[in-house]
Amino acid sequence: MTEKKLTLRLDFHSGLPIYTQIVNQIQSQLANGRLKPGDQLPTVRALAQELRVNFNTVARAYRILDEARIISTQQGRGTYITEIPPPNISEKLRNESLEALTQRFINEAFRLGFFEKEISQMVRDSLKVRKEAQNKQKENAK
Amino acid sequence: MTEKKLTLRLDFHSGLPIYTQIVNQIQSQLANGRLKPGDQLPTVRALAQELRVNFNTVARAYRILDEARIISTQQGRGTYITEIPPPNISEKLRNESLEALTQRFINEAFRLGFFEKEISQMVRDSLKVRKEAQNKQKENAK
DNA sequence: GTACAATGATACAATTAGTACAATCAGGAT
DNA sequence: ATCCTGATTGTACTAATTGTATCATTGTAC
Repeated sequence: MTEKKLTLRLDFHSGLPIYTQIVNQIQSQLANGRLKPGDQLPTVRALAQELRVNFNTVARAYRILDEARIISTQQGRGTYITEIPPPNISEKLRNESLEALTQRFINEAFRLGFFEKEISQMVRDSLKVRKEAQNKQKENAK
Repeated sequence: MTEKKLTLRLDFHSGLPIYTQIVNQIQSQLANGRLKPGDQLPTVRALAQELRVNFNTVARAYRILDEARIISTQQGRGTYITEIPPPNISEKLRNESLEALTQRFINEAFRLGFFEKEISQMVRDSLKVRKEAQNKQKENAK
């Protein structure tokens, strides 16, 4: 029915545990609207098969999300996105989510052979460019 | 999966430490294409058994290669050749690749509702933590 | 014989997989 | 309706497989 395909892409060499990758990707799909409150997630077994992973690994990811009240897992029924979720996600969780995202980015950059200086410089530049673009938008809006 | 046989030939009388020989041979197999980025190496125990050597000796070799960013060892999962940009890609291309990665990261962070200050602060913190962890590793390695 | 580097032994931690179980629901038989 | 039965769901606990940390032993150079 309301079952989503939920196409996740795992990187088995990234250094991030699989269950963490699943948690992160579901969170971001919720953030960007690909998943909405009330949506049913695939069953632990279905998602596990699709990702070629043991279903307990998926169950672990679901448990973490459940404890964060982002999803609601119900034995014998299935797993659903919580109806009234992230507005009340705590500051701690919010911070952890950014931290995880940043870790992923930095690990990837190092894995690709970049150095600390290059990375921080590029982040500064990119943020600056983005900011300028926004300012320009505002000026035009006048 | 993509596990290679990785036939190494040790010389126990050469005077070169075993772990050094392992390091050298893996490096040269990477250089001549027998090993490619993304390949999974044998587990420390498997390779140790094959070479009739203690697995800590293999682990030591792996640690050296890991610190040199040639391989990536992941507790509970295995050891992989890191995916580095081909050495022949131009500086420009290299830069663009980091830029693209950074853009993705920043876009994602903004989508998740974080602000510029939070993002740059988190990047600084994460880089700092990583640096300190590495320094600690080096000290221990002495 | 002392010092130091190399190797080995042992115990540990993180991640993922295996197995058995419990809750829920759908369908039919009575 | 009520009860069974089987399928499907998530849960709990355990085992297996991985790399890590620490200290002991060995062997060689001085």
